[in-house]
Amino acid sequence: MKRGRLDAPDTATSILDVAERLVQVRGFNGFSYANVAAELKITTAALHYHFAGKAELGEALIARYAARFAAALAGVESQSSDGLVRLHAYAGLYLDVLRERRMCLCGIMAAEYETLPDRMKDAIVRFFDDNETWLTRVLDQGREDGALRFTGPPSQTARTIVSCLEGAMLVARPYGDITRFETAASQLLSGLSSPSVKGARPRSEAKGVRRQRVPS
Amino acid sequence: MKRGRLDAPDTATSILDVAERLVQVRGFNGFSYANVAAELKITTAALHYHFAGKAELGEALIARYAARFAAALAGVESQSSDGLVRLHAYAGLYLDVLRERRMCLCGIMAAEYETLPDRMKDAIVRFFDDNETWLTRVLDQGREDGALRFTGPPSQTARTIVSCLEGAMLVARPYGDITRFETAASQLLSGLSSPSVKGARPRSEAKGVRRQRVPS
DNA sequence: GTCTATAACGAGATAGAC
DNA sequence: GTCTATCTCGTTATAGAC
Repeated sequence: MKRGRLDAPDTATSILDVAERLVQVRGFNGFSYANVAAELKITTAALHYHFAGKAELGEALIARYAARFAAALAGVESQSSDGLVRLHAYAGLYLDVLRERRMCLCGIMAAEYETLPDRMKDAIVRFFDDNETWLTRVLDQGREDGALRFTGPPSQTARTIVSCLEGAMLVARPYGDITRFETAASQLLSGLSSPSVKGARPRSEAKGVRRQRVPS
Repeated sequence: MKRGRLDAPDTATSILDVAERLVQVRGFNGFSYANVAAELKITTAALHYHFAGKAELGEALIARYAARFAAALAGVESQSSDGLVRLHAYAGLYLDVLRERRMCLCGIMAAEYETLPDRMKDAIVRFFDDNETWLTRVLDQGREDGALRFTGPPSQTARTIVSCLEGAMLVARPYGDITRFETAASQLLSGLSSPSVKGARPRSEAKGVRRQRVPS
């Protein structure tokens, strides 16, 4: 996104890259313009040229993250029509983030929600809404297909999936142990697998889940 | 705790009360000594008398929160020997926190983990460890009793429960909607109920769960 | 676009009087 | 125990030169 020839990233993109990582690791209230500027070896004044204030930078971060996530969801959908495979691929998106020792950008901001500017608040809720909308569709179709089994409205299960995956990331990070996330995700999704509910694989990767990489 | 006659709270306790709420709503990096002092109408210098620095205050907050939680767990265990009832009561502890529009103290600090002093980091991991230890015992016994059904090691399911409940709180708060938490918790626990796995109640409160109140 | 310089503020902390 | 006064530092932000 926004590259000159030879793939040299422009300044605005570099700023977003650095700020994104800082937020995902330290939180929105845990980083400063000075941190970003130091890493890029520019001044904070230059930062203000590209992003008027921290609020604007935050909005841009969420917008880019949400767009990238949406693209990844489309990719997941295009790679398999099997509901369970899609759900595992969805969990894989979270896992890819966790592998870089990061929290979901919107998950960590959800923790700081009360301290955020209004426009960032709105954008975060929209992110979760979009995820749940996508999941709802996948769940609904998966149950129609007979690939998934669950009771109640798909939107409700969608919310549960988002909540559990965000929580699994949140708790896994202090332990520095991604297997914590993996087992929680497997256990969660195994409860949705179709044919056998009782014999559903509680651990192990299950199936041949082609994980989808979030485009950087 | 730590009261004079007539139940007048001493200063240290009042500080902890105010700081606790501020952290649970705004995060550890989202509040300041000035915020606490203003609310108590004392100066920050007085705060420093009781708690040398923000790190020490943070440690005290976690210690008190963890102790209170441990007491609540003992209470849950004493009120029912049924595994499923105990698990619902456990989820009820989280719900009580969420009702006050707060996040779990250690959950919100988990999000800010990388920015915290080492001793706070350790205390947070210990909190999760203690919760998982307790849950592991309840799960193990519940399965022995035939009250619970799940596959794999109880410790793994314990981790999943903690993760999902923390995540359900995290996501429910931006929506200001506790039913989001309730449905996620119900769905999670219904998958552990013993006799019918397929007909397990997906919504509704299920059973007569006497919720356990965390002593203030 | 990026810099220097600086303003304006808030946060965490300490000394010493009362 | 609590205060006033003060200090130092970091953070966000702006003006204006290059």
